[in-house]
Amino acid sequence: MDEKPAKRSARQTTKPGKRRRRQQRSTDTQQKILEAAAEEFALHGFIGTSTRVVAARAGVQHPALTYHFGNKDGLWRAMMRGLNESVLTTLKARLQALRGVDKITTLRLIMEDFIRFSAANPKFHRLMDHEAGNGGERMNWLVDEFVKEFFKVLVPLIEAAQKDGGFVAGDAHHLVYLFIGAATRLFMLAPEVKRVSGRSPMTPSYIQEHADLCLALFFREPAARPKR
Amino acid sequence: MDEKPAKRSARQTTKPGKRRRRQQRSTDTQQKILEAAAEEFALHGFIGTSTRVVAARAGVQHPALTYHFGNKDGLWRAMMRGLNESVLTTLKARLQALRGVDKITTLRLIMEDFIRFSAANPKFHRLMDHEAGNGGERMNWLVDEFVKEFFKVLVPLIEAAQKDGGFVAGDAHHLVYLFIGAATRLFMLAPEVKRVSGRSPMTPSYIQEHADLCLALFFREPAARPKR
DNA sequence: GTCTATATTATGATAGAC
DNA sequence: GTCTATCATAATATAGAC
Repeated sequence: MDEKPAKRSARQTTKPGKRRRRQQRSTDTQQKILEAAAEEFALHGFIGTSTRVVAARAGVQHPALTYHFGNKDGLWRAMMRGLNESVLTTLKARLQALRGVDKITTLRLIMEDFIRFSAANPKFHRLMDHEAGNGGERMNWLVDEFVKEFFKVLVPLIEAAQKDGGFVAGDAHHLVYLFIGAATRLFMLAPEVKRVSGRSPMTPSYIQEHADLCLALFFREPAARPKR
Repeated sequence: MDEKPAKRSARQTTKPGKRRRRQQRSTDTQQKILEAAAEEFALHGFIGTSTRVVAARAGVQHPALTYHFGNKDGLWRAMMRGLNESVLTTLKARLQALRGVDKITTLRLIMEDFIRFSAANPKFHRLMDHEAGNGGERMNWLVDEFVKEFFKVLVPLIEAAQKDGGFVAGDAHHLVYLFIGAATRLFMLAPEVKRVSGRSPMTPSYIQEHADLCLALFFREPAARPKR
């Protein structure tokens, strides 16, 4: 529900130079904690993650987490907010840069971006999945904060592409989930893929092959291919 | 590593009738525990799951888990072994029943079975995923025990279907992961899908639509469609 | 086979010195 | 802002009565 207030606000009485240094140190520490938290939460989910392990991984003392983020829930939210904002910002910048380009090409490029992002950040999808499967409070927050925004971009693009006949037919929401599943599972299960097939899916050539295959599944009559 | 020996062997000194009743009670209890364990492990992963919560969910006292399964790890393995064996048994029975049918039809039916199974048992995939993402000991056990068997069935079917030109081209292992991702994600994320799209993916009509869509993605030039 | 009781460790969170 | 020390709780696991 409500987030407990973390960390008192910066004191106005400190001298500017000193304050900046302190704030810098604080920011560095927070960043280290957030990165460690992302790894641990992605591996073990919210309940399975120990804040002490996160602290150790970040190289700080455990009370630092409480100091900076209030509690475990605040830490999780801060971490997820950071990831989500970075994803949405990148997505919107890309869309902005593609104004005027036809919808089907835009969609293809957005989807290819998504595949490359997923290869580089499998933990992002694992983080979402841990919550998305159980319908709890954190899932609702994620959906309202991020997932809906994502669909607001993709669904109209798909519907436009379908009108041109260049994209496989079907309910757009449904197709987004099909695509996400096809695009991300390989990377989310990278350790398993390696052991089963003897081949790591994280190499540039495999990623390229994967992007081509995924797009070929959904774009049925290839419109003008984007030059790379 | 090694599984601790759970539960002493049935005593030969007890009278037959009494022993059967006791064994029956034991089997019932074990079954309740295994079902509760599957739910909890699917929701929270191995580390995040509390054996006490499992016991409470099963309606037994916590020491019962130790008695029947040795420890948390033994419980997890017994549960996964049961699920995996049931899946493999069903798969092999299906294959047996389809002897003589052409490869492409067999593949289509196997894939459709898989989709329907996934809709009915999303927890199975969540259980696999919790382990498959981190390359630990439990993942290795799962891969060697089950996943490899599964691929041994699917890969040759796909390669045969590709020769006939009826299946999308590409590395067979790779395509299996694409298919699994596309087929299962919708059900694994059912609570999220519901909140995002307002529509539950678990209705018979949605499942049917999903099966048709998935198969249409991978079978490029439809061979003879199986009658349902 | 199932129960109560308990030993031991790990966890989330806080207090207070510096 | 970061440290040491500590509290209260929840976890896995076991001992032993019945």
